[in-house]
Amino acid sequence: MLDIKFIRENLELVEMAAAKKHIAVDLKRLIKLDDERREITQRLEEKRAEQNKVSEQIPSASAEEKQSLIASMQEVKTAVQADEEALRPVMEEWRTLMLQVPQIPDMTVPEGESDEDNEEVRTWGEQTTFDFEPKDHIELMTALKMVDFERGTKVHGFRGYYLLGDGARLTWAIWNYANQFFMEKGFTPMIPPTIVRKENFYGTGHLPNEAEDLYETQDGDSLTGTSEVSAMGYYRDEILDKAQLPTTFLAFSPCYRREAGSHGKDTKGLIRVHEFYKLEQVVLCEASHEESVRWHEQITANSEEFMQSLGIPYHVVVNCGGDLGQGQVKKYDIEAWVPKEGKYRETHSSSYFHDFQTRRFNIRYKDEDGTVRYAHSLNNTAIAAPRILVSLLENFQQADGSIAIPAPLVPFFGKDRIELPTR
RNA sequence: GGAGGGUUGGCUGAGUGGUCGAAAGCGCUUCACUGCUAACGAAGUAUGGGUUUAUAGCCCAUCAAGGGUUCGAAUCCCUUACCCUCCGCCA
Repeated sequence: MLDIKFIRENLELVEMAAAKKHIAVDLKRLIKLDDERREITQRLEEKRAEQNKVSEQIPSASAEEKQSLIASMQEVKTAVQADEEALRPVMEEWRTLMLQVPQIPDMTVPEGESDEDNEEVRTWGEQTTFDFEPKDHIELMTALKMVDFERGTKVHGFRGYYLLGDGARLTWAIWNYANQFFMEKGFTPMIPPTIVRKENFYGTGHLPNEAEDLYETQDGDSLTGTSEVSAMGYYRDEILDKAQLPTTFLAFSPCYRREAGSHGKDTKGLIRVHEFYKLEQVVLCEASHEESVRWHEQITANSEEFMQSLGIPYHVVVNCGGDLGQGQVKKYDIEAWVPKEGKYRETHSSSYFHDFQTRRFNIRYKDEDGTVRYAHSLNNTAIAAPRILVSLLENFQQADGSIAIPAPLVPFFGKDRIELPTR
């Protein structure tokens, strides 16, 4: 959500932002509606002032005066009601349009339509080479009895899976390692709800435009596709002390995504599934662009450091305008090397929003001088599983079909190699 | 799932149709006082919007949220959310 005053004063900038993000929003219409809103509101407030003034006189007026005052106020009331009626449809459309207005992307965001146009900013590690024919994660995991896709689809349906044996154990090891790693960085661990009210999705910016991707309950709530939604909702409608900032959560939750519109993509394996688990870095910081940028680089670096500790080759891309979410100012994706596919696949997504989300959530803080400001918000994946298994297993596979476990995971996993179980 | 009772400012809590944006107390801020601290005393202490050079005034809104009744609603009615008590069910 942008401030309507800002939109009015920077209309060209907002138009450019929408164009860069390839988002269609009728800003002319919004301004026209806002003119109407202001005009009606002003009229309405004058009448209400009149009502309030006379209402103060009525109790002390004589019986005769009282009658005439009440009679005149009946007319004012009718006029007030007429204005209220007129305002209602204006506000409804005004709100709808306001929810469509995108956040202004940063100057450094490249032009482009889709993820095809994202630009590589750096790479880490060598693209893994093998002196044997490597297998993909599906073959590897199936052979090592780490996963069962057939029974997954039998029980869940399309994109269903079971993690089994070392597949489940390795996933737990990754969570536990990630927990330790990020807690050492000062993040507060959080296990948030995943069945949440719709307003939280409006808050993060997932609604109104991503409704198709949400699972709904029969009570009108939705399942979160990322713990960002419930972690951000935590401080909704609150005014924090500045001393509470920055607030950094490491939120762990299952994530539910309908993947509507991507039925043909990644139909096999663990890249794209309807439910998975993710540890997410969520940050609220003070309202300064510099702070936002500093934290953005920091939470990106955190995840890179984590990937480096695992030894997984990756690169970082800066997302182009067309691949940015409505509320995002700038976004980096970390993409891990997947040898069998011969390309990098997204494992992390790191973005900042300025006050786009906190305006919608009404999350503010009190500055030293008493000024109340909207905080800034950011988030980045810490680690998503089982997706991370794809690159992890494919990169560390051995000629004999076993998997070498990266050293930092060994204490959590309990052994340094995955081999075919004897039973 | 059934029955009943609640939701008021940072907190406790008064207020059942009219000078109520809201008593009182606590907390907090400032001032005064005191050798220092405490106590006592004085003043102040919400958020959003409009107007404005203005963090001065003035105006509008907000007593869980939304709608309604009324000239007028914290107060009456309806709906929703949440909290509490009892019964039922339950990991």
